[in-house]
Amino acid sequence: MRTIDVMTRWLDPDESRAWRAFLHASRALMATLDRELQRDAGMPHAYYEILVRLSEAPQRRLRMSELAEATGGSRSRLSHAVARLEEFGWVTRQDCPTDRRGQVAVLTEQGFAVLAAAAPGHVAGVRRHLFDHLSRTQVDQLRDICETLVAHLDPDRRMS
Amino acid sequence: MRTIDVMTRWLDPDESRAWRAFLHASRALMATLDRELQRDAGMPHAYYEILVRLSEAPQRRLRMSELAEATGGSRSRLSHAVARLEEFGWVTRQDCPTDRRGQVAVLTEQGFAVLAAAAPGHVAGVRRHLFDHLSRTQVDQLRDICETLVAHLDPDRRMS
DNA sequence: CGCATTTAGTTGAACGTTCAATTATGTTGG
DNA sequence: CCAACATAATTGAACGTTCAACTAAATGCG
Repeated sequence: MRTIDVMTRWLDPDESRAWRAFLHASRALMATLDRELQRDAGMPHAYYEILVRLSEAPQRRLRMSELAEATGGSRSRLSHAVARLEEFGWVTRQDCPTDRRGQVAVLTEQGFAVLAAAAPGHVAGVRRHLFDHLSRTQVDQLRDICETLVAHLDPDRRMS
Repeated sequence: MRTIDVMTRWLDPDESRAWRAFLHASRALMATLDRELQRDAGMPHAYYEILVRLSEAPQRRLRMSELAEATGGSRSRLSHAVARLEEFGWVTRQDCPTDRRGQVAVLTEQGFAVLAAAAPGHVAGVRRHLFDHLSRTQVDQLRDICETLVAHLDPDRRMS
């Protein structure tokens, strides 16, 4: 016990407070947006993000792998998610013309319509719960901090 | 469509970039810590937090409601989680002496030992993936931002 | 070429969370 | 007092994610 404690550099009070604030804020923010999106659009935030990425892609279509990468999830997760979105009629799957292993997820008209209907309310939520309470300076600070973290986290991710 | 779009104040490029960076960073950070904790301690981060809260409470015990509040989750979630932690032998439940509806979650010796064994590695992970890449100033900025968000999010939470 | 390895994607089981319903106890106003 | 209401906690089903195992096709190399 002592041998472990001596070697561990625990969080100092500033760090601890920052860490707990971050945990609390990010969890509460995500939970709130998730709840609102589920209530208003009948989908969780994760599915909303999939639809957004598809809607931004050329032809509103992406390879499963690229879509998984873009939304920061595993291929397995995406398979399940797209299967669900297909049930809803918001996405369809097609064979990839250049790689016979591949599949392409395509946003349907109905999927696009659902997204277009959901987006204004969701953006309003992001404003109401996030940007409305931060100064321009804080938004810049948050961006810098998060982009720094992403730069270090993503390489980690690749080698696991 | 036009009537909706005209009324919606979309995110400007700065906001959009900040929002996406935040989404990416918080998701990647949590996923990484979750994976590490699952691998090294056999529990998800959510359960780690429950054990932390219990370990900090007087007598290492808390009412279910207080514990749910402290960990920022629903009572239902906590019921399920504590049931699981009880299976592991890390927590036990006792009747509350002052309220016959109440239950008190108590951290067991074994639960405390598991937490003590997991903590150094987890703290190292939080350092490695978060604090190592931020300046003192950025840590302060992050704390300010998150505490501001919490202050506005928590009242929302209460009236839902 | 032919065989091993890598890559794309899926599948089912286990897990943790949410949601709505339920039980049981406490609290409050008439 | 007691009837309505509020609070504490649990339960089971539905859902989304993870994990490991798997199929199939592409790639690399001897």
